[in-house]
Amino acid sequence: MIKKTVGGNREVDILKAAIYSYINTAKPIASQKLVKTYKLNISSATVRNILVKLEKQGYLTQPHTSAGRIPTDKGYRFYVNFLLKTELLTNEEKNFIDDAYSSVNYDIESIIEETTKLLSLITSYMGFAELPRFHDSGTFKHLELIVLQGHRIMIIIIMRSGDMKKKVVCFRDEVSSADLQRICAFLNENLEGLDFTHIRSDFREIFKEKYSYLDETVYSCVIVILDVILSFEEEKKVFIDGYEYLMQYPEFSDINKAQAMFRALNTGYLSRILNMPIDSNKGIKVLIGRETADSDIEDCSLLTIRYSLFGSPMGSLGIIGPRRMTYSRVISKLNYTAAKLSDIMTKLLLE
Amino acid sequence: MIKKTVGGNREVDILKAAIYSYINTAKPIASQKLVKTYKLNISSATVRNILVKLEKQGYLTQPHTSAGRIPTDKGYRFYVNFLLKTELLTNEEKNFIDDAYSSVNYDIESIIEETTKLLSLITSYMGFAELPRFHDSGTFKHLELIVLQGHRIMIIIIMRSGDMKKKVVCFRDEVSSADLQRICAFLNENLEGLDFTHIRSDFREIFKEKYSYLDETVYSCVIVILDVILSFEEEKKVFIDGYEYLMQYPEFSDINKAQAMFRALNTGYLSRILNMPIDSNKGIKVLIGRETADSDIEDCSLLTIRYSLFGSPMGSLGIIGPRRMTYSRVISKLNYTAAKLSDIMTKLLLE
DNA sequence: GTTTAGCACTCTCAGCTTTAGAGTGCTAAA
DNA sequence: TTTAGCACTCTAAAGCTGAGAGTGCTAAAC
Repeated sequence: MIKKTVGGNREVDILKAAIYSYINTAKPIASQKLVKTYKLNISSATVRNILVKLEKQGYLTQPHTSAGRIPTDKGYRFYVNFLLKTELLTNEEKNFIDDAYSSVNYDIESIIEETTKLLSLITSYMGFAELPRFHDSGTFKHLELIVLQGHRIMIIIIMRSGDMKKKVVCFRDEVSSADLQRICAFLNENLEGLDFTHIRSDFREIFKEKYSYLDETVYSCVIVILDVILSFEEEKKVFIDGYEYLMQYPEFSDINKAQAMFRALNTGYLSRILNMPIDSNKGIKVLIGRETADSDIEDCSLLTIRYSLFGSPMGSLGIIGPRRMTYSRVISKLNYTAAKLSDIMTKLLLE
Repeated sequence: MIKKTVGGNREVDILKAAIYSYINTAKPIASQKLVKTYKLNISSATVRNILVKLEKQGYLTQPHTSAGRIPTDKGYRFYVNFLLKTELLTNEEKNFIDDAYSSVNYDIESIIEETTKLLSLITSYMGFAELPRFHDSGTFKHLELIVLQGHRIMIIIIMRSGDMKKKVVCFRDEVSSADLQRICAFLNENLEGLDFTHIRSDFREIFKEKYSYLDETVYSCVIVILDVILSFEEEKKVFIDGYEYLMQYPEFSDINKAQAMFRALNTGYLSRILNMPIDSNKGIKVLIGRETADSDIEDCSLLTIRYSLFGSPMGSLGIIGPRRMTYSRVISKLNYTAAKLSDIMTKLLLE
C-alpha cells in the first residue's frame, strides 16, 4: 500500500491520474502531460521524482527508457481496489439494458444468450454468461423418456422454469417399453413440484428404502434417471459473444495475441475460471493480467459477477477485455445487468 | 472458357499450375518458377506470353507491374469448375472423421455442434452447420404446454428424433388451465407419429372443418399451437466454430479484414446464404470471393453441402476460408463428412 | 507462325541513415 | 523539498539505397 505523504496523498493522485490516462489513451503518460492534463500544481520534475518512486514500488513501468509510464498489474490492482469511484449509469444506459430484457421471451437459454450479446454491446468487450445452476430453486416439472436404438434411452427433463435438458443413457439390461412408461408416469407423478434438494434428500432416499423390492432392472433404471436429473445441478454451459469487439483495441493488433486469446477461450478457460470459488464478497471479481493464470490471456482482464434467483447465486456473467479497461464503467454496467438479470429470472420462475 | 491450342491445352495447364502454386504458397507465381517447378518444356518467355493472354482473359492478375501472377475470382472459378481433380481421402482421414462421430450421443443439436468442431479441425478453416429442417421426415412425438405468467404459454414440442423446440406464445384471451390440459391431451393423442406434411395438410384442415363448433378461444388456441409446430419446419440455427483458425492465414493478418469477417458472420450472413436456394446439382456449392455478395468477406470463399435424412436434404454444413483455399481437399472432406452425418442422422431417426 | 534469348525497365522489400521530438534522469540552485 | 535547466536516450517516421525478382518487348532462331 502506498504511504500517504503529509499534506495530501499526492502520490496516489498521480498514480490514479497515470492509470486513468493510460486506460483512455493506451499511450504511456509523460510527466509533463500529467501536470497539464490534471492541472497538478507542481512541476513536471517533481512528478518525475514521484513517478520514479511509484515505479520502484512496482505500480508503474516504462516500455522503454525514454518513454512515459504505463500501469503494471499491481498498479491496476491498486486502482481497482482502492481508487475506483462508483460511476452511476445514465438513464439512457439503464433504459438500454432494460429494453434489451423487455422483449426477451421466457426461455432461460435464450435469456442468457441475449445477456452475452447485451454485455458485449454495452461494454465493447467480450461478454459471457453461464446457464443457471439450480441449487434449490430449480423445480421439477416433467420427465419424458424416449426409446432410441438399442438400449439407449433419451431422458428429457423439463423444469418448471421452462428450462430443459436432455441426456441419452444406455442401461446395461434392456428395459421393456411398458416398464419405461410405468417408470416415467411414476416419476412424473411423484417428482412434480419438487426441487433438487427434495429430490436428492427426500425422494431418492425414501425410494431406495421403500422400493428395494422392485425388479433389479427397473429399480436401477429409476436410480439412474434420478441421478441424471440431479446431475443437471452441476452442469454449466458458458455462452460467449463479441469476438469482433476485442480486435479494435491496439493491444490485439498483434494477430498472435488475438489468436492466443481465442484459443484459450475455446479450450474451456472460462469454465475453469467460473468453477473456481468466488472469495470476494464485493460482488464483482476482477482478474487482472497475469492474475488470469493463463499466459494466453495475460493481456486481458476478466470481470465476473453472480446473478441470482430468489437472492441466492445461480450463475456468473462477465466480460473479458484488454487489461487497460474502463473498470469503473464496466463494473457499474455489470452490476446493473446482473441485478436486472436476477430480477428477470426470478420473476420468470414465479409462475 | 479458355480456347485449347492445337497440340494440347498448355494454357489450361499453366493456369492450373499457377493457381495450384498460389494456393499452396500464397505468393504470386513467376514465369520462371512455373517452368522449373512444373517441369514445363518451354521457356519462361513463352510462359510469359501465355500469362499475358490469361491475364487479358481475366483469369489472372498482378498485384503490381513487376510481380508474378495471382488468380482472380474468375480464375478460381474456372479452376473449381473444370480443373479440380477429386482427391481421395486417406484411411487416416476417414477414420478421424468416423471416430469423431463414434462417441457422439443421440442429441441432434450436439451432433451438429460437434460437426462444426470437426469441420474446422479437419480443414483448418471455419466450420459451420445448421440444424436440420424436418421437411417431411420430422415426426411429432410429444407436446407439452406450460403456463407461465400472464397469458403466456410455453409450447414445448418433442420430435421422435429427440430433437425439441420451445416457444412462448401469448393468447389474446386467457385459456383456462383445464382447457389447456384438454387441448394438450387431444393434440398428443392425434399428432403422435405424424410428420409435418400430414399435420399441415391432413390434420390441420380436418380439424378446421370438424371442430369449428368449438369454443372460439379453444379453437384458435389449437390453431396457434399447430402453426407453431409447423413453423419449426422453417426455423434454422447455424453453429459456427473455428474463429481461431482463420487468423493464421496471411490474408487475415490485416486485423481490419479479420474484424470485418467476424462482423459479417455475427450479423447473420450465414443464415442469409443458407436460405438461398441451391442451384448447383453437384452437391457442393462454392462461392468464391465477390460471389459471396458481401464486401466484408470478399477475401473468403464459402463451401456448402447439404446433408440429408432418408435421402432428402435436411440442412447444410460447410466451411469458410480464405479465397486461396485447398479446394480439392476441402471438397473431399466436406463430401465425406456430409455423407457420414447423413448416415448418423438417418440411423438416429430409425428408432 | 511460334518460340526463345537477351535485355532494359519497373517495382518491391529490407536495411540503413537521418531527423524530429518526446521524455527522461541528473544536477545544481532556489 | 521543489524546480529549472540540460544532456542524454529512445522511438517513430521519412527518405534513401541496392539487391533482386519479375516483367514486357524486340529481334533472331526454329
